[in-house]
Amino acid sequence: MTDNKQPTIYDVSERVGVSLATVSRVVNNNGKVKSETRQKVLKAIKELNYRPNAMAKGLASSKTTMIGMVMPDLTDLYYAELAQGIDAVAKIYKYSVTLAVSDENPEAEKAALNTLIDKHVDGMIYMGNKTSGEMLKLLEDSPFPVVFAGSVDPQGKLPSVNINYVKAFSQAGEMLKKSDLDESEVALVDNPGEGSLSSLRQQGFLNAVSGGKIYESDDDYQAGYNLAQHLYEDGIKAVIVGEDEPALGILNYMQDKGIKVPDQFQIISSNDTKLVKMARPAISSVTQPKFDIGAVAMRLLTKLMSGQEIDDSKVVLPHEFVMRDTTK
Amino acid sequence: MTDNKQPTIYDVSERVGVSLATVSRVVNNNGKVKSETRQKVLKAIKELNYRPNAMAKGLASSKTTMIGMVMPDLTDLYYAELAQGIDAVAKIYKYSVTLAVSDENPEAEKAALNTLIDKHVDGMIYMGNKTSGEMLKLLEDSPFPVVFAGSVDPQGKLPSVNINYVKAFSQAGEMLKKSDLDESEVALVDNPGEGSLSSLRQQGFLNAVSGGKIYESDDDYQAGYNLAQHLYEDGIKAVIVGEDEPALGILNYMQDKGIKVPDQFQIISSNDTKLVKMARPAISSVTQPKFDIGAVAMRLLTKLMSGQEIDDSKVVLPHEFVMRDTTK
DNA sequence: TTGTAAGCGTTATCAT
DNA sequence: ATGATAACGCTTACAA
Repeated sequence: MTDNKQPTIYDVSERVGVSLATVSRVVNNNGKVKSETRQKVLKAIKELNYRPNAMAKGLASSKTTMIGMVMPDLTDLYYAELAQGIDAVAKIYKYSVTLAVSDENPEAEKAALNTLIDKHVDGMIYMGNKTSGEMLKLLEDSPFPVVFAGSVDPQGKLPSVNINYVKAFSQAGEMLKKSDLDESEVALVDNPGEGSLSSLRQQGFLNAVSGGKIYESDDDYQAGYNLAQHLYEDGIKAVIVGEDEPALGILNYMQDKGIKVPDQFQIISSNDTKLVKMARPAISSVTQPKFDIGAVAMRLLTKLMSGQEIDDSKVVLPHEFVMRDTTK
Repeated sequence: MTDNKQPTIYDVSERVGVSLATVSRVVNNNGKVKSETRQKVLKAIKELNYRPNAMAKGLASSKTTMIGMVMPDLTDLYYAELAQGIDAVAKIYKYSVTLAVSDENPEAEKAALNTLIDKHVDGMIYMGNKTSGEMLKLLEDSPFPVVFAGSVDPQGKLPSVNINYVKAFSQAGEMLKKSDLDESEVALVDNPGEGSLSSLRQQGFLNAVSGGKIYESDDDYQAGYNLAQHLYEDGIKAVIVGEDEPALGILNYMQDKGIKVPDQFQIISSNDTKLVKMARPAISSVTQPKFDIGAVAMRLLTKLMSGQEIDDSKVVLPHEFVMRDTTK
């Protein structure tokens, strides 16, 4: 840690003998500057190791080249993979990203939004699927564009990037029905909450398995593990699970109890994170282009931030399935 | 997205009929203000919904209340858990965190540092264990304080928060020796690279198992899986692994090949992330207070940022062990 | 092509 | 206890 004061644009202009405006022009590559003076300025910049002060720039131009990224949980691999896509595209467009962990908690989300407003970020990517009505309203009224990534806006007003959850869960249901199970033996395990993601999943599931049961589970491993006993006792023979951690919990319960997977119990999960690939037996899953969801969302946001009009602001990316060893 | 211009401190002062200075005083709670006028100002602030512009504030005060967090990989649960601790303490002290994903890549790290310098963050937390000498130098010369979290500075100049890796790996070695293995049957699997974290681990391991072998493996699952075959062919019967993903890879290889764990092969991992708890058999591991490492690092940073002198800037937190089902 | 100067929204130093 | 006013470092009309 050293304390030499950074040189300013003024130092550069003085050294070269031109005005501030000229230096600004070459730094930002706009306006006409004679090639010769440009060279001189560039040289001075290098010599002084001048770097524009982002705050001053922001104040003057009201652009910060920062975006906010609200994320429910840093250790949720689904969101982490989305974030990788977001980060990659942000890098390309030179945006830096301010992280706001929300814990899916309405108060924390509001606080995060307020901070981002105060910091004058140019836009934000929102991830989360338990969005309160109040939050939704705040997001709509935000002073900068907001894009939902891997998260659905129940009112459909905000731009978003997702897969077709209804279709995915319907297909998953069909797959399970093939193995000669009674519909009452097939269940959907999903997280509770008002989030409409979960309602889309349910809708898709019931399209295919109208007589299927629906169980609620929190998003964590232990919740799945605990629920598994009830599942088994209720005579369920196959489940589609909305999140990978509870899917793993269910799998491990079955294994710990000596129940054979997939012979006696089948599982399809839906996020296809590292977790399900590393499980033994490896868990079958819907596959989502997670990196791309994040990347496309960020790309969309850059367009919005530059004031471009968007033709279709609800983008739906294709999903697939990988059947591994928890299905017959 | 709405576009009403935010009210400024000027609007507030005008409405109340006081000067800018007075408003600034009540907003920042410093300087003397008559209780009566303070109330009036507060009222106007509420009515106008005034919020200080962080950029202007930053420009004027040269404090941004932002910190940078450089992180090698968003999907590495070890760093994600450190980040949780960092984030939690940052929230308490009202810092917002700018995320910089480094991919353990020297160029990306340099770029990240430069961005953070341009943005004038007040400090930064650095995570990463393949830090180049050049980067180290840049970090030392940075205009703001830097704290290493779960990452060691080979030159020991920068503040850091860690566990005692030498001791931990030495103890792990002792534990494995107890089960009547020849030293040549015990190995350390660690990632390559100049990072000194890995050299501390090796040092600890060799303290306990002087005749032990050392294998190099990348940090990912597949690398561990691939290495496992060699391990087995070489007659290794027990390993200590530097990262959880390769540990899981090794475990799964053994399982896929019908090699009994822990009877024929024992594994101790070292980060104790979700991954190893969810594995079957659950993997024995060193346990690190990951959240606390992040939290303490951030707390240390706040002290540094406020100019406090630090008595001991190399903090070492206690580690333990959880012996689960991959050790006898 | 280049320069001048008025902001941008705060903080902070002096006065009063 | 409060007010003027000069920074902070840059962008951006408007002039020249």
